[in-house]
Amino acid sequence: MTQIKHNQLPGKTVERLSQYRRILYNSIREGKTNIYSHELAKMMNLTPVQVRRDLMLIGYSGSQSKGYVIKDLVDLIGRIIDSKEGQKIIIVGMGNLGRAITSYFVGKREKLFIVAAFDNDLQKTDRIVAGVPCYHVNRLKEVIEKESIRIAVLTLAPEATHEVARKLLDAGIRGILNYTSVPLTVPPGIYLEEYDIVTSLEKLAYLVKQ
Amino acid sequence: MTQIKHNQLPGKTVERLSQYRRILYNSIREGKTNIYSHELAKMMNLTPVQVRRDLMLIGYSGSQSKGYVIKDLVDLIGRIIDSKEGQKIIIVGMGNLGRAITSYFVGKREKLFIVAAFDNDLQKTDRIVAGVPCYHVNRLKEVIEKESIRIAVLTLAPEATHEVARKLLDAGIRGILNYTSVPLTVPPGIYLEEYDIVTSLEKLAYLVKQ
DNA sequence: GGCATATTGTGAAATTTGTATCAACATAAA
DNA sequence: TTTATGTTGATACAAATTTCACAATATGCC
Ligand SMILES: NC(=O)c1ccc[n+]([C@@H]2O[C@H](COP(=O)([O-])OP(=O)(O)OC[C@H]3O[C@@H](n4cnc5c(N)ncnc54)[C@H](O)[C@@H]3O)[C@@H](O)[C@H]2O)c1
Ligand SMILES: NC(=O)c1ccc[n+]([C@@H]2O[C@H](COP(=O)([O-])OP(=O)(O)OC[C@H]3O[C@@H](n4cnc5c(N)ncnc54)[C@H](O)[C@@H]3O)[C@@H](O)[C@H]2O)c1
Repeated sequence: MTQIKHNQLPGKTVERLSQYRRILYNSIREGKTNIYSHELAKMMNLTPVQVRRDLMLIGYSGSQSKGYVIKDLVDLIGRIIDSKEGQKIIIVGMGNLGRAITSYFVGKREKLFIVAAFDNDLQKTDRIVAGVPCYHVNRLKEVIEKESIRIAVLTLAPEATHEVARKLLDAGIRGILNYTSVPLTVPPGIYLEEYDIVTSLEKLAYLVKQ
Repeated sequence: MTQIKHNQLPGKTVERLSQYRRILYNSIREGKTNIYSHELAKMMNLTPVQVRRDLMLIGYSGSQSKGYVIKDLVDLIGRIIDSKEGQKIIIVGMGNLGRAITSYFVGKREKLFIVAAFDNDLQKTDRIVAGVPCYHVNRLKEVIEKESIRIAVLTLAPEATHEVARKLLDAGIRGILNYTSVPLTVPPGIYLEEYDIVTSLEKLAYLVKQ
């Protein structure tokens, strides 16, 4: 009778749920129907306890004999992470990284759609790039509002980052994934994820050095 | 008299040190010589206390009147993160992502060098790609050993991930940055960082949905 | 000088995140 | 039926990380 309460899941748990699902998709493809916490844990470099704890938080129960039913678990994770209608995403900056991400991502998830890209280079605008229509940045607000887009990925030249971020928020974007080397600050209620490969490499270099 | 002990810095602190330095480079470029904890904090979406705590951990002291001396701080972070001789890095998989990362990274840091890339596509091997020599993967061990390389970035097609990872470890790689969608497991003493854009986007989608 | 203000450095508390342990239960074999 | 084995779910515990609170101190202004 445990109530499913996924209102305030820990951030780390949300990330792991996404990764559980990625692995479970593969398991389904291999014909598996059930999985034990220790199997999932091994594939993710975690302890079985942590897996069970995450699943407990989302209110999913397995059986002692068969473990977890993969299909049900995938569905539940979907109900927690995905929104029913799906979420639309835009890419801003269709250079090397923007194109790599777009072509990698397209069709990857049922409920996440990259619906448009933007650039200020006329060579790239008003055509299909990496499978997605690419508009001129001065049409950001127009497209975002018309399509009710709430998530944006920033892969543009660093100089314009702040200005573009401001315009995105103004147009109604609620979540930003920032890959530029310029850190952003966003008001409360807006979600921001940042990632820089240099940080990852410097961390590795520090660890390896020890 | 506080002893500088940067033997076992928290992982999160190491990441932030890298980011502090990135910001401080910009501040230097803008002509700033000193900075207060609250200024640095604002630029990184942190609290001033956290900044001071991190700097305390690396044994750096500022002054109440002028804050921190940017140049000194950058130098100290360098002494902690960088190794004196520098670290060599290889890229395995010179597709869209591999090339984007390589051309972005080359020349970015004084003490980190992407010295080689590898692929199994004969169209890409035995030539310079994105400014770096690209070899056939069957020469991994040879090059890694000859050049004493300890860090590898994985941007190859997912199928070959496990096999390549095994070969990397066999050849002496100590740190892996894995961008493929296949999670890895590594033995103790080997450092692993993984990143997947899908996880970041799904986390954002979850947050935005709330 | 004396006072108001601003900043750093840090012990201690709070929070977040991960781990160990174990009762309860299901299964299969003796 | 009884026992051995293995798994889940949950509570208690531990570790990592962040935040609070405030002493100490430098500066500028009256
Ligand atoms: N986070 C990471 O790990 C990582 C890795 C590589 C690159 N990067 C960053 O990602 C960004 C893009 O890198 P890249 O290698 O693709 O560079 P790139 O030069 O290939 O692409 C930049 C693109 O942005 C476009 N652009 C410039 N100004 C714009 C504006 N005002 N509005 C819209 N588009 C604009 C350019 O026309 C170009 O197409 C850079 O900021 C770079 O620092 C991050
Ligand atoms: N982490 C992320 O955010 C992210 C984003 C995009 C792509 N990816 C992943 O990165 C990888 C590369 O993506 P991409 O878009 O560049 O794909 P891509 O197809 O453009 O590049 C893959 C490259 O790997 C090479 N390759 C294949 N087998 C190899 C082997 N055994 N040894 C060496 N090289 C080999 C191919 O020749 C090709 O050049 C994929 O695994 C993809 O899933 C991750």
